[in-house]
Amino acid sequence: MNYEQIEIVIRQNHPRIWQDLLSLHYTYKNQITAKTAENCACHDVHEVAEQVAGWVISCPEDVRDSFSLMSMTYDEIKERQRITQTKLTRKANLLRRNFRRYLNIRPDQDQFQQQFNRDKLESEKTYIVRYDSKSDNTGWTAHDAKKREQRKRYRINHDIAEHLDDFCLNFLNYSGLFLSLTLPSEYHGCSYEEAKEEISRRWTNIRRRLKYRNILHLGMSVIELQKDETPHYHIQLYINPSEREYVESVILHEFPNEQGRQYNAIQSIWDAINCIGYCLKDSGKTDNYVSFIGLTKDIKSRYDNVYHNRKHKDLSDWRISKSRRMMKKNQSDGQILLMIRGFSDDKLNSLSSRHPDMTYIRNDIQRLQVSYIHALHFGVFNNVCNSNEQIDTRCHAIKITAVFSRFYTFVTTQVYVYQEGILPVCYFWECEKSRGQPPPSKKEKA
DNA sequence: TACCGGCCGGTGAAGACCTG
DNA sequence: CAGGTCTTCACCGGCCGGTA
Repeated sequence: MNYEQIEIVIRQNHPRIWQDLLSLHYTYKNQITAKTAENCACHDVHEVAEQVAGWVISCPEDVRDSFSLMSMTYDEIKERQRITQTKLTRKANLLRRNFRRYLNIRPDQDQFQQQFNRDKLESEKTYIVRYDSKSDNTGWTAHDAKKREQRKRYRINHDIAEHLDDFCLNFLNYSGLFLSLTLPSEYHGCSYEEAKEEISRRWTNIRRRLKYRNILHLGMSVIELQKDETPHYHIQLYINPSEREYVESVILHEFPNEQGRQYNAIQSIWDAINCIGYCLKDSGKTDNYVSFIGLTKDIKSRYDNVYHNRKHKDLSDWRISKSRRMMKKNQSDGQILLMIRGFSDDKLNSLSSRHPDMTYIRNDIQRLQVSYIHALHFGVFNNVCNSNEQIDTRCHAIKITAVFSRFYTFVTTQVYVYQEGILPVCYFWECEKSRGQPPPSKKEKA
């Protein structure tokens, strides 16, 4: 059944609604009709018309008022934007999303939206920012630029997530949880904003309660849309194993609907790389938000700036160049996060400064790692293993080798990359890179 | 008093659009 | 092969009031 069949009835019985519906695109009108006929399982024209009218009345005001905006094609909307100097694309997309949610149709069934997206893509692909030198029709397009930006963002997220994983497992000895949090089914028919607000409120409450108890938790959270465009969370959370029970109880308290499928909702992380990849697979789409838990708010730009050797607020040039060299090795290394002061918890950040706060440091291995950071950063081993001896000495002093012989062989090769003057006596090491000015290049003159 | 949680303002991130 | 501007969104921390 399609709209034309019932239009006459609606026009006669509900002229007001008929007028409202005038501006709605015909594919939508047909979809409303088809959906309604299917739901009430009848083929009587009058009956269906009444149902459709009822549905329109039950629609929230803002959706009903925006039928015309929803129904504009991409070209029309561009024209409108040009005239009114406002940005409407996103607004229209959001309206259509809510409309789909009320009507309970999937985005891939929404032909109008699909066409809109295709038009937009086409427009981006044909806008050439810079032409090829050889040909007139090809070049660097707006679409290429957008893709590139997305790849860059993906890379940053992925790198930070790997470093964070390394830090939590190997430095803090925390264990990883993988959470998938969904809303109960009654939220699948409300507006997108409502669902979003609800799920984010619950998650905020969880974090606040953990914070209130001073439970350090780090990780990455990703908001994704389900098939029916209800948001849900994928979260990698790293916590102290001894607090796991409490954390789980808090989570289940906020998301009681996950009680039944508890073993799906909360899993241990075995393969972090896979897990990160899974979380980030859709990160290019709109309304996918990736954020890091327990890291500074500006961690993304911080990381990017350091990676490209640019200044960033409180980071000294020294720190930046050191961290950058660590990043260039392309392996997950949680100490990078310490070096760029990337944690929102100052106690962790202070580990890379001269007077570290040892709150989270429990064993000698961790103290050793802090020493190692100091060796990289200041060229000094602080003897944090045995504070009675109070030896802060430059690395190249020979007595260090004696005092720290327990682990010295372990770090020597690493230290040498940045530090001169280590005596090779008795210890195995090799020179990976020599410091020095590169020879002047000749081609500069030409 | 211990513990929550709603509200709000500031701020960084992301989206949208434009331009040779 | 970018880069600028403007707008909107999400999030965090702090304030504060409610409740056992």
